[in-house]
Amino acid sequence: MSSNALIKGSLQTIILKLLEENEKMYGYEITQKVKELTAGEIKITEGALYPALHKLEAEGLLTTEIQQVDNRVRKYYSLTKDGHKEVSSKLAELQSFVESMQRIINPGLKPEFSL
Amino acid sequence: MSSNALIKGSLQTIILKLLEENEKMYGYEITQKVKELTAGEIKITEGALYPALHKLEAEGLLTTEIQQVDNRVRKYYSLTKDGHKEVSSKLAELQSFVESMQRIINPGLKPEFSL
DNA sequence: TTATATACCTAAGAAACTGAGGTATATTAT
DNA sequence: ATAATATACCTCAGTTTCTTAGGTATATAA
Repeated sequence: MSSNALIKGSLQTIILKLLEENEKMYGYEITQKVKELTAGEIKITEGALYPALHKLEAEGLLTTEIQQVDNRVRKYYSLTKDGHKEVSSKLAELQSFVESMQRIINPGLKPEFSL
Repeated sequence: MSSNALIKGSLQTIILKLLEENEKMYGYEITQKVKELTAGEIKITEGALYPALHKLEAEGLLTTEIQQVDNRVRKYYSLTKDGHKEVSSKLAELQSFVESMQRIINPGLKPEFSL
């Protein structure tokens, strides 16, 4: 899976946001959810996703829980307390970034119409 | 200068868009313009900017023109014909990406309110 | 039985940064 | 005078984050 060159750096934010809404998710589920939400526009590669999940876990933002489903192993991820805090912070950062990009890309835009 | 981890991949788009509006600009001017437009939110590092400009020039999207101003050298960049075409393409890509991010981050948002 | 879907993972290489450094002139502050 | 800041270009080592391609394994559909 692959798609947009702009995702760089926002994958963590995507993961955290989805986990804030869904309580717990496993890796494969995240790739499918993103594909579904974006109508196939953003496709997260597994080579990007799994290292990102492992990193977030190592940073103490996520915890894991393994489940057996039909003889297949699923590794569920969920937010820790620190993880919950980080979501707001990352979302604010993204919001701020998008607004800044708006000012560059669409200089005539009125503030009340900005994101 | 430094700031946001999300700029990755959008620096080229920023450069191309600014040059579409300003006919010709030099490197330092671009860093100042971005800082001004984003109220200091996005600060482009020179270590990122100059290699990006050189790459865009190597790809034939920009041309350069050197000027002397008060014994100081300025290297002005402007869009080539290919560069002009690439702006629309990059902007469309960015727009599409931002919309996709909206659907992930703000799942309840109505389509008519999306970016 | 072969391909696709589900489900995890790693690892080499590429790409785009950061951060720190270098060179040089002009201006402003001490 | 001199030091610091602003202007103006640049490079390069190292880091992060991705892509691409592989590997393992089970379940299901063709």
